[in-house]
Amino acid sequence: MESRKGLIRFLSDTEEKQFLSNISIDCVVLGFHDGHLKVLLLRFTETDLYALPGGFVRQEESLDEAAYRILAERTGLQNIYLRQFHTFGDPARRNDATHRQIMAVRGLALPDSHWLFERFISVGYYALVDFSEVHPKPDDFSDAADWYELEALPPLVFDHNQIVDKALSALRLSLEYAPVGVNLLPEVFTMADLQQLYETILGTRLLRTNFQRKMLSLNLLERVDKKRTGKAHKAPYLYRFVTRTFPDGADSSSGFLD
Amino acid sequence: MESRKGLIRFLSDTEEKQFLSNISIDCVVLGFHDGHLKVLLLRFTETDLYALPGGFVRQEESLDEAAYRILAERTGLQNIYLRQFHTFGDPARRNDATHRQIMAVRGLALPDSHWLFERFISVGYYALVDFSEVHPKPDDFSDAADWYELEALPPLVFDHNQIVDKALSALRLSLEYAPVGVNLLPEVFTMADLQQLYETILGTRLLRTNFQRKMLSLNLLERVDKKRTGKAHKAPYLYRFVTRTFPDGADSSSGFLD
DNA sequence: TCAAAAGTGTTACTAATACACCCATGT
DNA sequence: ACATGGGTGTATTAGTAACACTTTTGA
Repeated sequence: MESRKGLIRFLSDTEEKQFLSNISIDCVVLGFHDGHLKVLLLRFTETDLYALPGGFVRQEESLDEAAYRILAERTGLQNIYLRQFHTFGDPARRNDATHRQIMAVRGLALPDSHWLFERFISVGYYALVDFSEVHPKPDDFSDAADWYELEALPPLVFDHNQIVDKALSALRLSLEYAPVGVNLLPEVFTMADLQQLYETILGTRLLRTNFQRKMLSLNLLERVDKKRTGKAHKAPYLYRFVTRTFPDGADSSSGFLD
Repeated sequence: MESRKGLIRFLSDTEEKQFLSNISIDCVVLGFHDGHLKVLLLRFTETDLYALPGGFVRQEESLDEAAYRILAERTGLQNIYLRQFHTFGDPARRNDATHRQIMAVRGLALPDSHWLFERFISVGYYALVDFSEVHPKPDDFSDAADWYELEALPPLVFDHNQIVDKALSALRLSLEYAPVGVNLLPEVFTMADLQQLYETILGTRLLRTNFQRKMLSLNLLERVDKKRTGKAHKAPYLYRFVTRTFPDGADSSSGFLD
């Protein structure tokens, strides 16, 4: 979308309806860095309003396709593990003042009847990304796309803080039966990295020695090589997931349980 | 809704919009009887079209409220354990021919532009009910509301068979950390009843003796009294769940994990 | 008193936990 | 050589699985 012109076209409701009414998608993009889970937030241009990257569903695309497109359009991220986790439908979850503020900054005064002020149901997706590989870029609505620590998020617009909470719950649950590390860690990593990730997601401490055995017993990891860290101790092995699962385009119908 | 007149009002789109656009709700109502999981299906009047009880979301109600209202309106069921499990958004999930057939029977020829022929996202809820206590009644769209065995469902309209499959998956998962028996069994039941329920949901056989110990060790069950069955064997104890959990109105924000 | 189903006990095995010990490396 | 963190071994405990045994009931 090329800046202001694109913005206006996006918002027009005189031309043929391009989006489904009353439905939005919000993505909780999670990364892992420095022992912390991070969430990707957009800041709306010239405001102090932070939001999850979200958007609307085109007439011809599925929810999953929409989620991928929205994430790409709004952050530049592509080929990412995305999973639908919950749909948020509180009638009071949005407030118009926020939208007006966002638009006012761009010099756009929308009429009260504009579709943007209707009620929206939002389908929540969470995304897991390799923090080190990803370089989000803000779109025309935003002047910043940055990572924030999950434990210390700023207040977000609408019910986005709740959406993040729910996403984390879903992630914790999935940790029990899916190798989420594949998506949150670089191609190769140390056992300590993996353990730190698990501890962060679960919010508990784990015993180093037993964690190692447990992980290796799952036959998901393959030992690669020794790392020379230049640190004054034994260099750890590097590992890689053997099942390069969830490459992309994971249809939600092949969800958790199938 | 009182028969044809209500039907016409329901379908009118000239008066102020009563429902959110492009959004529907479908409920997979599960009961347990005779060692089988049953699904409640509606048959549309004078057709052989079977469907899950579903409907649309009013402007002012939340998704959860809508699900409860829809279930009550379409089947008479109230005060039921309902849980959102997935949102279905394939653009091809509906087909208009089905809708036209349903309407044609009632002598209603809707214009192509009617909102019923737009694309719909459907939020799936599953409900767990005590089969013995529940007496579903069909509404004005349907001439039958009956139970069908989960393993032998007739072909359903749209993607409703897939919705049922996904509901079952979600139920299986929840069995691991929630006492779903509370909702699917009568107030009191025998250990054999409970075991049969678990075996049916999980699709596996369990060892009677170990199942009993496991269940009792969870401290969820309270022994009530002996049943005099008149059978030629020891009468089983009756049990009751001590935590009468999930009475009703369970907000989805207090979902699985909170 | 016998068959059928409910309930308890016992043992073997497997997995989770906790911690002791050994290994490699750069200062 | 030793401090530091990585990796393995092992004892203890808890949990599962399998099956033998006892109890209650009506025919």
